Amino acid sequence: MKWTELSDNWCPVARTLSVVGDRWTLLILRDCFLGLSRFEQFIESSGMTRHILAERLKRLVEAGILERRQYSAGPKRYDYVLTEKGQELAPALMTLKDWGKKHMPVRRSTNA
Amino acid sequence: MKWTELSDNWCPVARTLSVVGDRWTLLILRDCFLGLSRFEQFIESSGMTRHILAERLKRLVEAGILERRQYSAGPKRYDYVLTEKGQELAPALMTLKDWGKKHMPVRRSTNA
DNA sequence: TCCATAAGTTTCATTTTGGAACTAAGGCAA
DNA sequence: TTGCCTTAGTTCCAAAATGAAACTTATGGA
Repeated sequence: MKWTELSDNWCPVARTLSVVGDRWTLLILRDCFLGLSRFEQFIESSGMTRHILAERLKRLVEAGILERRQYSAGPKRYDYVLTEKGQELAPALMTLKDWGKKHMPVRRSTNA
Repeated sequence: MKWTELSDNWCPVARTLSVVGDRWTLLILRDCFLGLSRFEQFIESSGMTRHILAERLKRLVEAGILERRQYSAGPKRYDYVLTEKGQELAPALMTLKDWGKKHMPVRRSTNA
């Protein structure tokens, strides 16, 4: 079975994961909750490649979790902000944060 | 940057995702919370391939989230149960479930 | 003897990721 | 008006992960 077929699964957890359950996606949302909104900011903060970031942002917009917003009219530029639907993923990020703090101690400092 | 390098990230969300943030892993844990524990059960319930399941189970055991337990001495057989550490992922699964119920309506019935 | 169970492994084609360079559309300064 | 800067992407290609299906190992039972 392919991962993408999960969007029609009977289980709400599976359906959720079909949108945010692949590599990097939840990390982008973490950045959004930290106040970041621009392409270059996501790149710097998360360490993912531009390639993947562009693809993930497209999917998150299609899923109605982020909104693509023009923030500059001169050289047309766009950033990404959480929709209401996206905001409501906050509790999920919080639980993952709490678990990480408790069960995943830092082994070496990377300062980034 | 590679996904696996996230285990040393400053952010606890990122560190958590380095263990449970790839395809299928959280779905295995969902099954555990539903009371499943055997290889064939996970296969049937989740729809993932044996290949991937075997690899994920190995990683979850190494991470201390599941415990591999011999349940039959005749033909030696093993199953997998949540450790205390694994149990504590319950809140994360719950938040993902709640979000899915609210924001990911089922589009067609698959009965599985 | 032969089939069934159940936890894996192996093989190979397809898809996704990672890394790096490249493009587009202006802005700005000399 | 030339040329470099910024910023959001796209393109290319090699490497790694995934998907599908067959195969293995060890035993129990008809």
